[in-house]
Amino acid sequence: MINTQQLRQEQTEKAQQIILTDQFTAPTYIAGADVGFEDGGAVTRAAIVIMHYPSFDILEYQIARIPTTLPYIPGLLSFRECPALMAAWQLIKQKPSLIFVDGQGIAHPRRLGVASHFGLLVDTPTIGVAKSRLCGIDKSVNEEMGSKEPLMDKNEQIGWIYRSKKKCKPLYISPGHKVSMEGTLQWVELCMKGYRLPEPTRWADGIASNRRLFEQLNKNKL
DNA sequence: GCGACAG
DNA sequence: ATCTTGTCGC
Repeated sequence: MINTQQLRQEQTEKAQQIILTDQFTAPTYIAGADVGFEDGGAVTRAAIVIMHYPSFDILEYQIARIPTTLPYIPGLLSFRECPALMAAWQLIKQKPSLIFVDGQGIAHPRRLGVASHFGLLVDTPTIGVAKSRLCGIDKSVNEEMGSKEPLMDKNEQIGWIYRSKKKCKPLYISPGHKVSMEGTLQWVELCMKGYRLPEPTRWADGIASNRRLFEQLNKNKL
């Protein structure tokens, strides 16, 4: 039996520890982290990719597989994915100075999305890059690439709605841990290379999805 | 009470 | 998230 009440309470308390200031200098190594599932959801697979900035050369990537412990419950995603992310993190040899996590940062009902939660666990700056909205007012964004609107919730900014590419659904980015609201937008912009997703997230996404396409692309890039 | 709801 | 080929649109 899952005590969701208790988990929500735990998030509320941990959220108090999230730092929203840039506690790092220009990163040399940036990581992308994402999670996928196998066996109909029975196995959770986490992938972390380490890239050099600004060349975006892939230095290392690790994949961890562990049994899935919780079902997907909106708002409690971090409890489902962090165990696998931690497993992948322990396999990584080159620790990054900034991590792009697939999912929300503080743009969360209790201000502790998976990006914030994971950043807190590994004590590393993180940015949440989500492909859809969890909470906050879904304002429409200008069609032009690079356009953005503050993502507001309860009268405060919790992130940005960012048009990373024309004719594509906008991204919902938010500070995870130790990154400011401005730094969040800045780093995402610096990591864009013409695709909807910033490089770290794009590669972590491809590897976590286990696409042979990416496995092939890896050969060319490594 | 009703609708919304990261991956 | 995942099951999955071709296909319509820019």
